[in-house]
Amino acid sequence: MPEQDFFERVYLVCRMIPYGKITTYGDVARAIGSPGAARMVGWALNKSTALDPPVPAHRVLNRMGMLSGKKAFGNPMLMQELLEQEGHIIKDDAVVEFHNVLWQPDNISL
DNA sequence: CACTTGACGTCGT
DNA sequence: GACGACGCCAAGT
Repeated sequence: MPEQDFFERVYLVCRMIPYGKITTYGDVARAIGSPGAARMVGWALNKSTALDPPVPAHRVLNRMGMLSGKKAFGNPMLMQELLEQEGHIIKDDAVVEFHNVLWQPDNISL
């Protein structure tokens, strides 16, 4: 589906993230065919909080595994709570061994 | 209508 | 290897 909006693609990829796994903005941006547009991924996810069905934005972190957008969840602690709820360990606003649970988008039909 | 900012990442110094 | 600058695209001011 090449003619999907940038935001739509972001939402699509994010909804592909399996339970208990996380991905990065850069990987998502690269997966949708716009490498380097990681900022837009975050912008799209910010707007996605009020979407239906909701997008698991808490599973998307930056390259260093930090909870960069926790502020956008209304309650900054909500993102951490959600991640912990999925079995992740959060320390200093970052997922411990996040690289271990990192999930990268497979062949996405662009 | 032009400039700044924003859930980031990569390249150059 | 730390720090700075640019790029990405959209939205807010």
